[in-house]
Amino acid sequence: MRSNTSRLPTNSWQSVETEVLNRLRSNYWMPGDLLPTEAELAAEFGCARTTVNRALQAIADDGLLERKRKGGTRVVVHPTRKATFSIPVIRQEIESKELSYSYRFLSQKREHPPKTIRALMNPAPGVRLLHVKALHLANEQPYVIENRWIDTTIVPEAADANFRNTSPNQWLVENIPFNGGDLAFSASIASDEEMSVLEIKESSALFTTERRTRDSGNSTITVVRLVYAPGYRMEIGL
Amino acid sequence: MRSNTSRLPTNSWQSVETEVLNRLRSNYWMPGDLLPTEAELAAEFGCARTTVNRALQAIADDGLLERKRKGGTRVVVHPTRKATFSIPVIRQEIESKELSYSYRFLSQKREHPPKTIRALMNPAPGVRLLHVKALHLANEQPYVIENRWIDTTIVPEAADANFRNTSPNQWLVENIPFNGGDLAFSASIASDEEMSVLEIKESSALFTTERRTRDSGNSTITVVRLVYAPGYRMEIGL
DNA sequence: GAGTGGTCTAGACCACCCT
DNA sequence: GGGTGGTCTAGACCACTCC
Repeated sequence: MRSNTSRLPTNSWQSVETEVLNRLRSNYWMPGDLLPTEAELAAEFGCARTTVNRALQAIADDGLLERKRKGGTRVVVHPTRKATFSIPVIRQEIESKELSYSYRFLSQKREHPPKTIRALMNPAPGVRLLHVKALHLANEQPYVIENRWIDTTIVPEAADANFRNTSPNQWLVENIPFNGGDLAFSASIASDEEMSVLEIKESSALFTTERRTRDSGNSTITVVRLVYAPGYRMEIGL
Repeated sequence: MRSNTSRLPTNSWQSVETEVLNRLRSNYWMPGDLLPTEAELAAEFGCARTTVNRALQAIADDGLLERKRKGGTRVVVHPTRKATFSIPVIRQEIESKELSYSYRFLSQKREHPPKTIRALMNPAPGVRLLHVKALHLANEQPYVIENRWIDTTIVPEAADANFRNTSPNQWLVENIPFNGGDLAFSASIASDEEMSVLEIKESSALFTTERRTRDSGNSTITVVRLVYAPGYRMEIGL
């Protein structure tokens, strides 16, 4: 019995994938080139067409190949790298850094939204939205301010929620089914209120995210602005 | 001949996916629950197990299901939303906003890297790295500063490249095969040099990205810091 | 019109991992 | 040990799109 330290199952979809990737890396197929058909590749690799299909689809999902029904498979010219990262649930993010998590409720009101929020959420005219401010802390140090608007005509349950002990972030994750939305990152100078809440003395650059969450009917459920304490870095693996 | 406006192919991969998603949304299967086996679902939906497999894998890739070889398929408790976005090639990013792109070369030197860069790139001791600074403009307005270090022991071709007319960003995209790395976002106060290059008068908060690119052997090819003009927002669809 | 990828099927074997 | 997902196969039909 011989020990196979690095036996490659010649016909797994992953092996096809890596072989194709190698050929792309080595410019065996140049950007813009047309690859052989799935059938041809299957013959060459000695596997079923389905297997080749799976491999090529994976690579295409990564944005390196472009496939069309009759046009065949083509090497993308400017391979725009795609990064996929998970939107952190704040508590988990803090605890994953081995820091202790705590939460401080700041305020909760029903308000007529300012113009900027109306533009983002497009609520029914005249309605008041739930406006919650809270602070998340790591090791008792201010970590991020959560500034959230919720449309209670769309999520009536939220009207009865009490955010003194549970953060809106947590509550929504647990109570609202997944859905679409969008996300934006930016940098802003700390306002006076932010400086006070985050306990910083000098004017600082703060990393800021704005996230809008929609329900399945494309109505905006909630908009949240997260303003992080100075020095925060959002890190993403590729 | 009848016109089928909305015929659903009862046994398509996608139809299984949406049905499962519906059941998740409606809490038919609760978080933590175990789903029926693929075989059972296949029987229920009247399709092959392969089809169910494909659907469940897609959902699991989205982070809503967890699958284990013997443990079955389970509904994830805290579905961490995954966002995938493409890392912009600067020129394309600007032109996609219907702005005119232009490029201004700032400097190009071989330098001993400072400690911060050494920590990120871990180059061979004592070597000098290629250090390039450049500015990308949109409609003749400063848009982003590119501040890049390249290890020419790993990418010898870069040593001969001339970045007066071609940005390093562009050059690398076209000449270096894709690979891994990491990415970080942060906010920083504009330095004097940045204020001058970006033509801003008052101290501002600047959105900053740092990206490290590795080759297949896990050596760091290049580190780039992009400092965007005030007001920049990086937007991501979910 | 015809070639290519997209997908479904039925069956099979395997790898993993819980009990 | 045995059940579950992971994957491969061979064949088939379909849908899209280029020519």
